[in-house]
Amino acid sequence: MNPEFRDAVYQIVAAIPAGKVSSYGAVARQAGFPRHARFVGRLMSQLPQGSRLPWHRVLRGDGRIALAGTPSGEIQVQRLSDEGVAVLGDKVPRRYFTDWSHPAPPPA
DNA sequence: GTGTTGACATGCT
DNA sequence: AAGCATGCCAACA
Repeated sequence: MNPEFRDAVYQIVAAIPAGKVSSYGAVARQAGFPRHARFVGRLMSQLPQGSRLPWHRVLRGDGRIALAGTPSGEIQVQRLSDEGVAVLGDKVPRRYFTDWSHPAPPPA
């Protein structure tokens, strides 16, 4: 896998704040590889168990948990819940997505 | 070199 | 809103 791509993805995923989520496609876009959503997933699948990367904050574009129903998916749901993210069934509401087009959100 | 395989996305019905 | 079809592109066999 292209190391440039890999490192960029790690950076971006690491930058997702707790309590928020992003999508594979969005991460790929931010990394500069717009058509590589699947490879973001591949990288996540290759992450070592002890990795501190918040891979659980990365969902499908429609807000569904990628590996819903599998052990990893359950862990992901649990960790998201711990961070205050509402997981309804196997989906997360769009309002939890990090808005990258809104870099400087004005304070309320 | 060819065909299959995905932690995905988008458009159409 | 939910399902189905197509596109994507590096890794593998």
